[in-house]
Amino acid sequence: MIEKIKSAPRGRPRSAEAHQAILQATVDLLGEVGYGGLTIEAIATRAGVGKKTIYRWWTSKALLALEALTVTTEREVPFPNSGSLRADLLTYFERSFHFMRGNQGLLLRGLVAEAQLDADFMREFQATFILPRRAELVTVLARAIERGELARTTDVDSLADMIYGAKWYRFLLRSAPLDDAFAESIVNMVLGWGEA
Amino acid sequence: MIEKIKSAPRGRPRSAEAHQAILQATVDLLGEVGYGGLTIEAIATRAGVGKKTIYRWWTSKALLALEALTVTTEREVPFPNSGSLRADLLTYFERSFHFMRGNQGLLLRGLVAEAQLDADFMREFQATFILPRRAELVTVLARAIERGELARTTDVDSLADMIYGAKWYRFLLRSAPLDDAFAESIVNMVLGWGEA
Amino acid sequence: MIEKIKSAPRGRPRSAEAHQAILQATVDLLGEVGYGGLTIEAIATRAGVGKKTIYRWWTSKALLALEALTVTTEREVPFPNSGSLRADLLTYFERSFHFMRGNQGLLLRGLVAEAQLDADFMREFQATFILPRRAELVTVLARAIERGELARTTDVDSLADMIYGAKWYRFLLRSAPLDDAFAESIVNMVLGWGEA
Amino acid sequence: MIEKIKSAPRGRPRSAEAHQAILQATVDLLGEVGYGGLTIEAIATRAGVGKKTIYRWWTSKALLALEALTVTTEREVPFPNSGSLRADLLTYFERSFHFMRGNQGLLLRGLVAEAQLDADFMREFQATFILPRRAELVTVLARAIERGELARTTDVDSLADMIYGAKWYRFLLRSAPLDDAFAESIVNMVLGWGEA
DNA sequence: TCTTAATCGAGACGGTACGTCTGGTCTTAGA
DNA sequence: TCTAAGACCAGACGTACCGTCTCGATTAAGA
Repeated sequence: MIEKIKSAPRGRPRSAEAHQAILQATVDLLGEVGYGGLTIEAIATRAGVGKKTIYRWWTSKALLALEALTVTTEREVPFPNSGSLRADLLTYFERSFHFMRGNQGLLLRGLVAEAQLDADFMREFQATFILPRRAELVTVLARAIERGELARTTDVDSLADMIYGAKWYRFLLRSAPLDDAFAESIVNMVLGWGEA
Repeated sequence: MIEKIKSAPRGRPRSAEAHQAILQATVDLLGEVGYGGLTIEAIATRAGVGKKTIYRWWTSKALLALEALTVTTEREVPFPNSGSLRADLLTYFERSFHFMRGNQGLLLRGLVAEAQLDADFMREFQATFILPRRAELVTVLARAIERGELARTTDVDSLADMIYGAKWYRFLLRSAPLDDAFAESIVNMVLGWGEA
Repeated sequence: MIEKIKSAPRGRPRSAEAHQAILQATVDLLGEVGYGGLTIEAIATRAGVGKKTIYRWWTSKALLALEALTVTTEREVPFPNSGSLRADLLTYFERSFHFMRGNQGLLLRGLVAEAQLDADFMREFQATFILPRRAELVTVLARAIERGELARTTDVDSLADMIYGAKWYRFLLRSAPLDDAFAESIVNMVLGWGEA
Repeated sequence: MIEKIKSAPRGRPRSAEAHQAILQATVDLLGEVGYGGLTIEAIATRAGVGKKTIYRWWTSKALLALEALTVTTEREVPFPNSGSLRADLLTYFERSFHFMRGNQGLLLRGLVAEAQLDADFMREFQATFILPRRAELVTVLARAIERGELARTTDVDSLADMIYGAKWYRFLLRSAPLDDAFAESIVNMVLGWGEA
């Protein structure tokens, strides 16, 4: 059975070209001037678009950057499910660290900064990016408990905070390398604890 | 023979009143408009001070805020040394969480944001605040190993990253409560792992 | 006797260079793009001045243009007083017509346009430019009556409106030449009427 | 034999309703926000019409307003021909002054402003409105010469400029009342001159 | 006591980006 | 092919702060 869900809206429809050009210009400029140097003005010029067109669809440069971030993250950093916690975590860290070392790391830093300064954006950032990803990690840990790789008594929430925390702390505050050795350390600690 | 190493400078000496008024205005405005809303302009007006007087002593609002932060942190959140790792950690977390829940938490968020956007300030922030504090935690953990509370094989660096990471991750990204239960969870995990 | 009229103002004094550069840029751009094409943005760029500096001293481009007009008008088109009405009027028209045919004519047109659209500016324009000049013409006519060149019964106000009117009408609406022949015609009519 | 000169246009014919609604909205908005505040955008919204529909038929708001003006002027301010110059002029002034004091005066001001800023519209405005009306006044004056009410030597062109000029000058620049007394003054001056 | 020099409050300066507004064009669905 | 709706590019608007600069006034130390 075919139904018309919604009648077509009146007026000229949104331009997909403009939408794409704006996101692309955002990513390009990010690499050139960093998140702090990003301006709506420059994005509009680079994309060959009126500023109004940007403001029509995004209310701030943070939300625009957030969209640019989310389209790539889920594609490039999926959560694995190999049947082994050690393998899953190592695979995840490898992908994630690679991602953070690249240009997208700049984006992450900028959005974290924005979230600290703007409570509304913090909520949006959590709902769109942080918490969904954290939920996936919790799922990975829960499967490990099912398989007996972690103790039944494990406090999964706190463990997830420690795992993510270690990663984000190094990234945001300590500036220590996000490399294989660090991944190994974390995994050892998680499994070492679980074996007790 | 003792000499005066340096003669007193010629001109008018720095005004202690102005210095104090600026720091006070910074803290006051922080509570009113948040770190993002802070402007040198407003601080100058509130303090009844010329903008030049601020720029003469601090090169950015971040460094000004950093001074306002460090004045209080070491006083209010010292590292304990009771002879028991569990006790030390619980005491530290209690003080730290209290501090972060208060007005100083806003300051912390703002400075973290600033550090993400400005690599120079990141270095200053790490050198002045982050790394010294982390070194103290490492000392606490090392003492625990000495006492046999943690295994000799413990990777102290990664463990410190996980402990600090959990705290900062909740604070900066997850917005989960920094409360006694969370402190207890972390401590249990650290000691549970050490006992293995 | 010397008195201090006013205590020196605090703060950096107004820059005469900036003031001059702004007026000059206004006049220059006027010749290039016309009054309608004038923008504060372009004036600021051309003068090498921040926009704020313009807005600090003039609340609209009309008031800025008005100042640019008045400084030159009184210098270039003074009212003569030779003892002969015919000579005075011819001299005045010659100067005035020359002025209006030049770049300042564009300015006059623009300000008249502005005044039609903005009642507040109309008042300012009249008070600063139109009425003082008209008063001088009335004085010229009054002197002519004293000397017996015009009849004692002459309605000086209406006559002034007719003289000025003829000039402005040709300038603003009819686009007929403002030349010596037209000046001659007007003068003949004024004196011819007075002789009756 | 009568033929259709032009084949009927293909598409949907021009909507007379839309045309009327646009002119009406123009006049209504003029009274509410003045000529300067008029925007095509607002007219389109008020008339319930797309902007494109307006631009299809008028290339600027000035031409749209000009149409709104000319529709009424010739109807409400015709030139009389009573056989007496004094009577003709007084009648004309009475009608004209009444017209200018009303809502149409706003329109006149706006169009004069527009003409100062836009040379193309100036030509259109003169050809459509100013010069035809002036020609009629010249005709009135010429008839008066025929009848001996004005001297044969009268410079009709300059006299017309003075008469129209007085009226427009008061209206556009001096803001003096356009009343019976002023009409009387002008007529006296014109006839007084002619009698010499 | 007088000079010198650095400080202070005040606020104008040249700039940059902001978010809003309007103009005139373009692109859809429907009449 | 016309209509209404509304998105599009473009760019000026007036505001807010930035960090620098120029004042007159103040405050010590050294001549």
